[in-house]
Amino acid sequence: MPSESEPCSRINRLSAAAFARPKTSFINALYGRTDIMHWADVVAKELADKYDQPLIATGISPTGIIHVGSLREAITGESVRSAVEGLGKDVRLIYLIDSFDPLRKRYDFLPESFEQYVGMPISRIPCPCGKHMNYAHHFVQPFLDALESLGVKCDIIWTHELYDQGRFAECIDMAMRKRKEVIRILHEVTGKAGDPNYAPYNPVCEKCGRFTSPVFDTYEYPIMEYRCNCGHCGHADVTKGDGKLTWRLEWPAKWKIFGTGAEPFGKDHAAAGGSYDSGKRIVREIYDGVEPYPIPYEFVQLKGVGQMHKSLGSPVTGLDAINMTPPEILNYLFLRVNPERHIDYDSGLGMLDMADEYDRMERIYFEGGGNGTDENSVRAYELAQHNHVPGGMPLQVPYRHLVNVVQMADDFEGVIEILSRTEEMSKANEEDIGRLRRRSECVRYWLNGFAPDSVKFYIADTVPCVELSMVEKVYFQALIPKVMDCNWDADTIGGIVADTAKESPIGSKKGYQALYKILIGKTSGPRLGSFIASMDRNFVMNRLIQASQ
RNA sequence: GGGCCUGUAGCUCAGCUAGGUAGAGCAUCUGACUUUUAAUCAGGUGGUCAAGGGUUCGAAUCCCUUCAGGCCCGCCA
Repeated sequence: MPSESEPCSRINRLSAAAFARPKTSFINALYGRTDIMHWADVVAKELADKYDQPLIATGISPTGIIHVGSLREAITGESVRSAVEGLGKDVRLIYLIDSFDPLRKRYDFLPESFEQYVGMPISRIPCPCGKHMNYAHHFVQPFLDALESLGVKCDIIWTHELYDQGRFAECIDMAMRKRKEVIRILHEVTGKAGDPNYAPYNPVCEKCGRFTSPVFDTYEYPIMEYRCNCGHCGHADVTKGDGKLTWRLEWPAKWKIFGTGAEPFGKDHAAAGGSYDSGKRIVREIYDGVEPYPIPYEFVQLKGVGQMHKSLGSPVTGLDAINMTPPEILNYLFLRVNPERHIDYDSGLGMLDMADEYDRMERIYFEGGGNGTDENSVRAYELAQHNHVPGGMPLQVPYRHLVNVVQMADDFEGVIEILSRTEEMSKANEEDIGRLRRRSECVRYWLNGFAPDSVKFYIADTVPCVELSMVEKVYFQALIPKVMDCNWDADTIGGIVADTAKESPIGSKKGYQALYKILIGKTSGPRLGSFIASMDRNFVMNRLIQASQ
C-alpha cells in the first residue's frame, strides 16, 4: 500500500483508510464481469456501500474567467452522481460557488476602478458589466449556463449565503477554540513553521469592506473583535456573514456541514501537504467529521490552437471550448480517460476525431460490434448521457461531413436542406434536430476561429492559381455543352460529371480532382453533385469556359 | 529542496490492482463498390511498451535508478 502521503496516486490505490477499495474480483463478481470497471463506477460503488444518501460536492471560485478545467471538475462530479443514481441510490450533487472569496488582485481584464475592491468578498463587489447582481454572479453565470447545457444536475449553493445563514458558525467556533491545535496540524502537514498568529477566520471590516485579522484573546462566541488596517475597530458575528474561514479550514468545514461523501478536486489540492491532506486531519480532529472520497484530477491543457488565434495571440478560453464542442462530446472527452490523466484539449483536427469516436461509441452502444478495448469508452458514452440515453439509435450525421455542409449552407435551415438531399431527414425526431442544430453551431464557431485551413474551403471568385493539364481542359470542354442546358439538380449534375469523366481520357478520379481544383483550389471537397447544384449555373459555366482555355 | 501525474503504433488512448503470445480508433497504404469521391466495406503496414538494472520459469505490468513532459507545495482546477 502506498503511504498516506500519496493522495494523488491512481484513484484505485487511494489509501484513505475509510475507503479501502474492495477487491476487483469482488466487484467483477457482483456485476458478472471479468473486466475492469469504469472509474466512475468504482467511486460510485464505494459511495453506495458507505452512504444511504450519498452526497457529492464540487465547486468553483469565480474570481476570474472560467477555464476548461472547471468543466472537468463539474463533469467528473456529475458522472459519479449518475453512476450512483444508476445503482438505485438517492444521490445529490451540490455545486458550491465560492462567492465569498476575496478578490485577490485587479486582473488585467478588469477596469482600473476595480483596484478599490481588492480584498473584498466578490459577492459584495459590483458587476463589471452592470447586468448581474454582483462580481461573483457575473463570472459564474456563463459557467452555470454551460452546466445546464452539459446536463449537469446539481444544486447550486452560494457560499456567501451559507455564511449569512450562520451555517459555518459551529465550525468557526471550533476552529477558534482549538486554534493552537489547528496551527499544529498545519505545521505538521505542510512542514512549514507554524505561525502563532495564524487566523483561521477573517472578519470583514464593516467600514472598508475588506477582509482583516481578528483579535484572538477577546473572542467569545459568537463575537469576534478585529482591528482593521484601515484603522477601524469593530465586532464580527460568526453566525452572520461578517467574515469567513481561510481556505484550509473552510474546505473541511464544508465536508462537515454537508456530510460530503466524495469530491473531485484539482491536483493542486491533492499534492502532499496540500489542502486535502490538512483538510483530512482538520475535519477529524477539529470538526469531528469525515473526509470525502477524494477524486483528484489532472489539469487540462490546450493544444492545437488554430492559426487564426495563434497569430492574434489569444488562447482558447473555457467559453471557447464550450462554444466549439458539442456538450455530449465534451462530457465524453472527460469521461473516456481516468481523472488522473492530463487531457490535451485539441481545438484543431482532434475535435473531429473526438466527435467521430463519440459517434462510433454510440453505434456500438446501440448496435454492438465493439471489441474489448471499446468497453470502457462505451460506458463513458453512457455516462456522458447522465442516465438519459436516447431510447433508440439517434440520427447520426458524420461530423466531418457536417463541417462541409455547414460551409455550404447559410444557416441551419440550409444545413437541413442539404442533408435532406442524401439523408432521410423526416425520420429525425425533435432531439435529433436539436442535437444537429447545436452541433452545427459548434462547427461554425470552430470554423470561424480554430479549424485548420485544410478543412475549410471557399468558392474562389476566379479560377484559382493551379496548373491545369491538357487532359483536364479537354474534360472541361466536354462538360460545357452538357452543363449548359441540363436540369440543375444534384443528381443530374452528379451523373453528368461522372459519365463525362468516365468517357473522357481523364478518368473518374482525376475528373473529380480537376473540378475541385478550379472551384476551390483543392483536390477534394464536398460531394460534387450537390455542391455544384448549390451554385449558380452561369457562374459554373463561366468557370468551365475560363479554365478550359 | 519535497511531492504528484504522465511516457505503449505517425496521432489519441486501452492494457498495469491479480506478471502469462503487444491492443483499438484515427491517419496511411491496398483492393472492392457500374448514380462514383472528404458519408460505404474488406484487408495490410506500422511498437526495443522512454532508457537501464533487479525480482521471476516468464515483466508494458512488481522493485530500484535515470531521462523527458506536465504540475503542486497556506487557497488558479
